[in-house]
Amino acid sequence: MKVTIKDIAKKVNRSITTVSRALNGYDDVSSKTKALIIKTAQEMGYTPNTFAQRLQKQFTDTIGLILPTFSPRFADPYFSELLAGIGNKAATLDYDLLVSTRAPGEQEIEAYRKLIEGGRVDGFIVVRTRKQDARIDYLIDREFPFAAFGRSEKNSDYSYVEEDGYYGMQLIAEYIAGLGHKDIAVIISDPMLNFTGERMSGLRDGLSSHNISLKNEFIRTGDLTQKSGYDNALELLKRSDRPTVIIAFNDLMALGAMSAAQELSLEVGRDVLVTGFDDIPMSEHSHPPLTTVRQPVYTIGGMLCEMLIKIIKKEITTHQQELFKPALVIRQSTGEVDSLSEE
Amino acid sequence: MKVTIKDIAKKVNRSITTVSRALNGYDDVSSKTKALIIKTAQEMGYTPNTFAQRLQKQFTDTIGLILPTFSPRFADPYFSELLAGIGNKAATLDYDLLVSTRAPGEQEIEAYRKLIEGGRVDGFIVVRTRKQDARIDYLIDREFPFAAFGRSEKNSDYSYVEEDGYYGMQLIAEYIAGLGHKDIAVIISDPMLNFTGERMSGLRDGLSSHNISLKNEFIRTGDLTQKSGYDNALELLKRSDRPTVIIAFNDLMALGAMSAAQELSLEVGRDVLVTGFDDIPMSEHSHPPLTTVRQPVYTIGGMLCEMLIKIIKKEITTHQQELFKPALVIRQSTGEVDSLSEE
DNA sequence: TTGAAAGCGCTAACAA
DNA sequence: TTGTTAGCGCTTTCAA
Repeated sequence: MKVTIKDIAKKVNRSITTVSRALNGYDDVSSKTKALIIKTAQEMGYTPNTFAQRLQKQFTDTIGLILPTFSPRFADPYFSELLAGIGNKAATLDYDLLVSTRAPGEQEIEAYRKLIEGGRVDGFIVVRTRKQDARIDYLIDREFPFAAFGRSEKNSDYSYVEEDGYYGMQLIAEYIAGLGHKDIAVIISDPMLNFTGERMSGLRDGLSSHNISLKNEFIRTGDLTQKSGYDNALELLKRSDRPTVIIAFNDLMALGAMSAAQELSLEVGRDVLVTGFDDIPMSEHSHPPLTTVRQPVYTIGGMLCEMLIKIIKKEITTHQQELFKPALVIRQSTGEVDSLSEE
Repeated sequence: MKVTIKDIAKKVNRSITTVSRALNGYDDVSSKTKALIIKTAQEMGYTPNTFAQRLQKQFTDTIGLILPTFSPRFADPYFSELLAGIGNKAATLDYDLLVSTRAPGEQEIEAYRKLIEGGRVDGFIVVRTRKQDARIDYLIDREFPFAAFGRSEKNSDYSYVEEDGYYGMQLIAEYIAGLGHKDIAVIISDPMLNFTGERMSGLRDGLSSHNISLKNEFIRTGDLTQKSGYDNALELLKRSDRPTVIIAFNDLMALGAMSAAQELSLEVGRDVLVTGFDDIPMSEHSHPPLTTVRQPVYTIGGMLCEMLIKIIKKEITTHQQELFKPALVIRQSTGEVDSLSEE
C-alpha cells in the first residue's frame, strides 16, 4: 500500500500538518521533529501523491507537447532530438512532460482544449509553427502559457525560440553562389509552415545579390520526408536542363535527393551539389556527408522548456524571443574534397 | 475561470451529487434533469478536473514511457515511430502518455519508482529490454502493470510483444548464404540487449546450416547509431582480407556502413553487400536502398499500448506474449538490380 | 429521484 | 512550535 502523510503522522505521533510542513521544509518546525519526520518518511518510502498536491495547489507541474504528425510513418530524427531536449530539461526542473500526437486540424485544437480545460497541463510547447497558426491564436486568446519553436506570420507577440532561417539560407546562397553555380533548384517545405517563407526569402535575397534568380520550374514543394526529397529530385534531375545544385529545406529531403542523384549515376559533389538544413546526426555520416545548416535542436528544446516554465511561474512577464544564428556546415555533398576537414 | 460541477449545480438548482451522476450516465436521475444538466454543462464548457477525478478514483488513466537514451544526440527514427504508435493508440483509448528520457542505470529505476509511488501512472511500457533487466525485475517485484517490447533472459513471465529476431536473422543468413558469400562480417549491438543474443543465434544457426561460420575478427560491436556503423565498417573494410558482406543489427548502423564503403570507393551491392534490421522509412530511399528485415514498429507500439491498458483494467489476467514474424525486404544494397522490384 | 455527507491526500490559514 | 480546520473538485455510500 502507498504511504501517506497520515501514516507518517501516526508513526511519529504528530499531526499531518506538522508532517506536511516538515516535508516541505518550512522552518516553523523544531529541528528535532523535522529530522525525525524526514527520516521516518524515507524509511517508509514515502512519495507524495501528485494528484492530491496538484488538486490542492491548482497547478500541475506538467507541460504539454502535441506533436503534429502528418502520417503514421512518423520518423523524423529531428523530433526525437527535440523531445530529448525538452524532456531532459523538464526532468531536471521537476516537471512532467505529457506528449500527444495529432494531425494538424480540428482535432488538434480540440486536444489542446481538452488538456487545458481538464487542468492537466500548466503550459504548452508549440512546435513547427504555421504562418496562420490556429494553435497559437487559440492559446493567446485563452491567455494560456506557451512557448513556441518558431514564429507565426501575423501575431508574434509571445515567447518563442527560432533559428534564423533567413540567415541560414543566406549562408547557403552565398556559399553556393561563390562556387559559381547558377542552375539552382530548391525543394521547399509546405508554404503554410512559417519557416518555409523565412528560408525562401533568405535564399532569394542571398542569390539575388549575386544576380541569380530561381527559375519557377526549379522550385518544388516536398513534405520534409526523405521520400519526397527523393521523388522531387528525381524529377528535377531527369530534365534535359537539369540543375547543378539542389537546395533542400531540411536534411531528410536532402538525403533523399542524394539517393536520387546516385540512382541516376550522378556523383553528388561533382555532377550535382546538394545541401540540407538541420544537421541531424546522420547527415555527418551519409555518403557523401551532407553540407547543411546546423540547428542545435537539443539545446533549443531545453531552452523552450526553461522559457515555458519561467512563464508559468511568472518569473518573466515580458515576451522572450530568441533568434538563433545557425552555422553553415560544409561537407562533401557540395564538393569539399578533404574528408578530414571536419572537427 | 474553470467551470466545476458546483457551478453547474448552482445554475440548474440541483445538488452536485445529482450533477455528477447525470454527467456520468447513472440511470437514477430523471431524464429531464439529466438532459438539462448535460445541456448546461455543454453550454458552460465544462470539462472535469482530471486530478480531482483521479484522486478520488485512485487511478490515473496515464501510461508511462521512459525512453533509455544513451546520449543527448538521441535521434533514432525507430523511436519516433514507436512513440507515435503508442501515443495515437493511447489517445484513442483516452489515456495520457507520460514520457521521460533517462540513461540506463540507477537513475532509471529511480524514475520508475517515483512515478509509481507518486501515483502518477497506471502502468508502463518498457522498451529495448536487456538480458538482465532491472526495470522488469523491479516492476515484477512491485507487481506493477507493464508491457514490454522484447523479452529478458531469465524471467519472461510477463506480457510482451517481440519481433522474432532469431527468425529475422535466419532469413538474412539464408539469403546471404544463398548468394554464395562466405566472408561475412557482422556489426552487432550491445550484448546486454536481449535482441542482440536472439539475432546472433539466428544468424549463426542460419549460416552454419550452410557450413559458414563467423570469424571472430569479423564480429564487431556497435551502439546502434549511424556513426558507429560507419566507424566499424571502415575498420572492417580497410583490412586486406575484407569481408564481402556486412550484416548490421539495425538500419542506422547499416546506413553508416554503406557510407563507409562508399567512402572507400566500394560499390555497395557489388563490392560489398550490406544488410540492416528494422526497415525504418529512410532505408527505402537510401542509396542504394537497403536490404533489411521489416519490423512494424508503429503497429507494435499500438499493440503494446492496448495490451497494457487491458492489463491495467484487468481485462486479461494471463500474460499475453506476441511474437511477430518479421519479413525480409530485399533491395539493392545486396545486389538486386531491378530498381522497380519493389511494390 | 434526489441530497447530505464523507473522504481521496494534500496544503495553508488560523488558533493555540 | 504545533494542531485544528477548511477546502481543492470529484465520486459514492447512505438516507430521505
